[in-house]
Amino acid sequence: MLADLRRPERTFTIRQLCNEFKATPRALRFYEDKGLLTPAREGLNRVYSHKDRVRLQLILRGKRVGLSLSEIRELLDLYDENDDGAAQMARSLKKFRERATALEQQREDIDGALIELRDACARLEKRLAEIRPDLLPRAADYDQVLRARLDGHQDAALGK
Amino acid sequence: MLADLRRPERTFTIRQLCNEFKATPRALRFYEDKGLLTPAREGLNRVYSHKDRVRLQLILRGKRVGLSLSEIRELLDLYDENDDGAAQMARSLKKFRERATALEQQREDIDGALIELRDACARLEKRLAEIRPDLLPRAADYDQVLRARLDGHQDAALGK
DNA sequence: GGATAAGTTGACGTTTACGTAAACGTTGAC
DNA sequence: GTCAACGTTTACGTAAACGTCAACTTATCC
Repeated sequence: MLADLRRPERTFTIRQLCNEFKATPRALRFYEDKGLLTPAREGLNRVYSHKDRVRLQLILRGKRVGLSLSEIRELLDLYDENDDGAAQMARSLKKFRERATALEQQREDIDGALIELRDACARLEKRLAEIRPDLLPRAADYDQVLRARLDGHQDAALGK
Repeated sequence: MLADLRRPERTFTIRQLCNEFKATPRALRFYEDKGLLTPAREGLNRVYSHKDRVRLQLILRGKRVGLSLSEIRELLDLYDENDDGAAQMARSLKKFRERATALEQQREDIDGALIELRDACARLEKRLAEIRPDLLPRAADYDQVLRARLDGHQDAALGK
């Protein structure tokens, strides 16, 4: 009768949530500071409910798509005011669409930068081929970069 | 005989370069602090040579492709040591290639975020269409975003 | 009765690329 | 003579999202 970890009354410690979502205690406390989470207390210790867990999921999802914590907070607040349930959905939708167009813009900027880069690379390669072909960094060097990229940090673009 | 602004002896004031490249004096002085520029002095005033101008161009180009100032500095230092002329080109090339793959990674991250976003949007749109179709934000709202994006800030992605 | 583990609350440190005064000097126009 | 326009230095402020101590309490294991 103490079993069934899925029942809604189940609570979580800070570390349980951290392990589940690969976050740090510091981060969760930080989100709390910022008003994104408000777990209950048991003495001093934080006690996270299912609702808190859901909010954390939303927070992390928001981060993945590049929303700032304050933007995420606004959205979460909407869900709390539940001033209808539909009005907040409409505003969330709007926010998401804005973020989408912003990301599209970022992609274009990146594409522009890539064009400049490839252009510069092409020039350098050409000159080097003429002068010192032996110095041309080739596939071998590249593998190192790719391998380095495979472990550790896949946090390049958005919230690190 | 005082004419011909193109002759290499020509020098520039800080503001001339700022106007030409849409930078601020503060920025140029900052680059100097960081060792990216070392203009001559005429009394207190900075006097930029053609070489300085080229360096500034390289700095800004580096920024556009997302290099940090310290990375840019490394590259510029290479050109100064001119320990051959070819070796530095090889290293620049390597750096550029690394940056290119990093940018490609960023693009993938953005694409991933866009997928999540579009998914969330689709859900919201569906639910809203069922419940309160009148609240669906549509093309009209979108125009505002686009118009807002057209003036002022095209600084979304990289160095702002 | 420690040692260990996990929790807590401050509070300062980090990073990047400048912005923003403050306070002052120089030059040219009127 | 004085006001504007441009230049200078020094130095603190900013934003985001935590990391990293420090110093302490509480619970548990042996």
